[in-house]
Amino acid sequence: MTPRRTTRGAQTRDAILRAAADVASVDGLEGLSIGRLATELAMSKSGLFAHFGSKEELQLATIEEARQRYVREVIAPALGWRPGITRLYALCDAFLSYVERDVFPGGCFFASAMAEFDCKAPGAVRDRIAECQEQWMRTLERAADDARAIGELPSDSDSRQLAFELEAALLSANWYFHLYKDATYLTRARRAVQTRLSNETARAGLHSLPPDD
Amino acid sequence: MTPRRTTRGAQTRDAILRAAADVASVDGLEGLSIGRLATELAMSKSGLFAHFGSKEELQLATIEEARQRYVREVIAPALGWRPGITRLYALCDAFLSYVERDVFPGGCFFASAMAEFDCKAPGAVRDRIAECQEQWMRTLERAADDARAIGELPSDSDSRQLAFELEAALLSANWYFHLYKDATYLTRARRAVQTRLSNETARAGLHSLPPDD
DNA sequence: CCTACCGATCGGTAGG
DNA sequence: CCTACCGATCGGTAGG
Repeated sequence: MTPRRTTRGAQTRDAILRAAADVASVDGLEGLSIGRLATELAMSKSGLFAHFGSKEELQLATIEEARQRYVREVIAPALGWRPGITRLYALCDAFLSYVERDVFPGGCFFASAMAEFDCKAPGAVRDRIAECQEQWMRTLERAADDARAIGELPSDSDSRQLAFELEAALLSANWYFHLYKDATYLTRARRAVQTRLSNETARAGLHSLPPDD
Repeated sequence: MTPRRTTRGAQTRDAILRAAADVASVDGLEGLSIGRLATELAMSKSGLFAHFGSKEELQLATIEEARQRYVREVIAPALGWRPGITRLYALCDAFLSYVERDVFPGGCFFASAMAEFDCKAPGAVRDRIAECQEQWMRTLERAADDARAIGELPSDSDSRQLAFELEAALLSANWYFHLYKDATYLTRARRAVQTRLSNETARAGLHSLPPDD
């Protein structure tokens, strides 16, 4: 018994989800239509539908596909850098590169999904989007914590506040880059990140570290 | 001939547009459905439709209604403050107050619309959204220019960069406040704005912000 | 402003 | 994986 790594069905499923994630980044997870996806993939609507059983399951599977793409294209590369301020900077840079490289045709999948669901009624899809976004924020926050632990940021540095401000610049770059088709906004975000991190590290240089922390 | 200020038809139209702007802030301008709006307003679909002639015209009229609400609730109050750094701060504060007061049930209408249309094909609706957003950014930018002109910001201060960074904090506060139903994010944005403006004024050894209001 | 209707598309099902 | 179909809803129209 030598089971195939990926059955034919699983390959089809993956192809569906790659297309679904691309479509949803532009038209939203609600705008995803099973009929349209089926046409795009040259298969029948019910054949596609059978892989998921409901639109909500398709949406959840699409989020998981997008999450894996995000880990591969943004988080994993940045984790190649040593922990601390270098990695924090690398995470921001990797995000902006991911936007610039058009990893999703509709810009950052999770930015779009957060904007689509932030005011929607609770449900499995909304909850999952909130979790993914929280996970990314925690990744930024942990990088800031590491930087503080090794003295690259002041001991009274607020990692959550810093993560919020960095993520704000990244998200805005995503919207404006696409709305105005102008890469200047990516540069503005890079400058914002650099200035913010420089200010934070400069505080460490000015104040000597307290005797105990 | 003493024409009524508002005919009955115009009143109906206004009621439609108020409801449309509320719905669109949650479900998007594409998610706006004429049938659903008609049901909500207890009128027939075709009766409502006759006011606009096409869905696109309804969308454009809805944007104009939202724009007027935004001017009334955010821009006008802030313009009550004297030009310069005070007004720049007031604009940011007015935006966060507008989000906190739930002026639209789906958070900032233009944030939602920008996120919905940033990667869509060009068209009248997308163009109008881009114009409105640009107008708001210019409002922030002009306030920064004024501040620089009267020596409240350094002469080499980059107003567009400053406006981008302030707007980034405001937009992110809007998303996170609604996604996590947590007013802490409004506080984070206020702190980000204060820190950013303080840093900018401090660069030239200028006085920091006026005493807390 | 209404009723009545159009073709297209939606998510989902039956049966194979 | 398919064809064939369901009821509901979409934007829009005819006619009044």
